[in-house]
Amino acid sequence: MPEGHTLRRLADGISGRFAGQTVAVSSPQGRFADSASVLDGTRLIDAESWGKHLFVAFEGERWVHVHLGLYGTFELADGPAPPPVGQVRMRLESGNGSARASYGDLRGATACELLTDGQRLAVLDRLGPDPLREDADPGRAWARISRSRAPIGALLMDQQVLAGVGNVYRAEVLFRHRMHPLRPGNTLRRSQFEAMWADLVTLMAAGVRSGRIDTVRPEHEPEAMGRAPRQDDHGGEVYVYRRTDQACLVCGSRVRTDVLVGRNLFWCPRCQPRFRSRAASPSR
DNA sequence: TCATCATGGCTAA
DNA sequence: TAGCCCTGATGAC
Repeated sequence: MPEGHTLRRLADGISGRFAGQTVAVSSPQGRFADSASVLDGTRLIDAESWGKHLFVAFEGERWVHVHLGLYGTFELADGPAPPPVGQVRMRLESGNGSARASYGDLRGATACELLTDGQRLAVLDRLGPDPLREDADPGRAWARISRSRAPIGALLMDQQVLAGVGNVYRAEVLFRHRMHPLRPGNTLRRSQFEAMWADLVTLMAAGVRSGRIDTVRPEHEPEAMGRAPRQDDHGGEVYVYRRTDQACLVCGSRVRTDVLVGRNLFWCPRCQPRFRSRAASPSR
């Protein structure tokens, strides 16, 4: 269930279990079999994430590039690997069945492919800055946003503009900054973008630590408001994401939803008022 | 038990 | 814009 924080956790989990070790690589499902046989028995160097992309480095300048897509999973666990269940595209195993063994099973991924250094760089070339990376340059994202008439709600999801933000962080960061999702990128002030970027850095880093997406401020947490905690598949406390028709935690208005470039969008009509440019007619 | 939907994104058309 | 990847949670029967 992947936004950028999920991929960072995976990269850290893979590095922690396998970095520096000789690993068994297989493809019980078969679709990665040829590449797996090339990597099998070689040394895994480490793993890193950039946005929603995961790169696992092996000796010999080989990279496994993984993109989980909408419903891919990469399950990491300690102990000897059990018989594979379901369609396991790629399995990593270390420790050869010993007490210190670990394994990882990849299922349902959009991408699982073996890349050279150059091919990896070509993937990175298409990605904007990732708020979770210390080497990120938010100025690159601002250059795109400030020149675009596309809605900020679409730009935040565009991985070429900003890498790692998905539908949840998109909805939540717009709410926290009281910004309507359809506001054109080129009407934002730089200070507004910089505040949202800084917020994403903080929120996503918290997501890496906790493994879930929590975006509500302390005064809006369930205990503070005397309300039931959220119970669904990702479990985090949020303001608007998938809260259609429920009361806004801040103003009580009904949360609205719509579809923008094929994805569900959520916002509070009162907390995130429609942007009116100075050129707009006062009659509408 | 079955149908639907989802925190993505590529590709063909 | 639709299909696809082919998982897994959820809710309707």
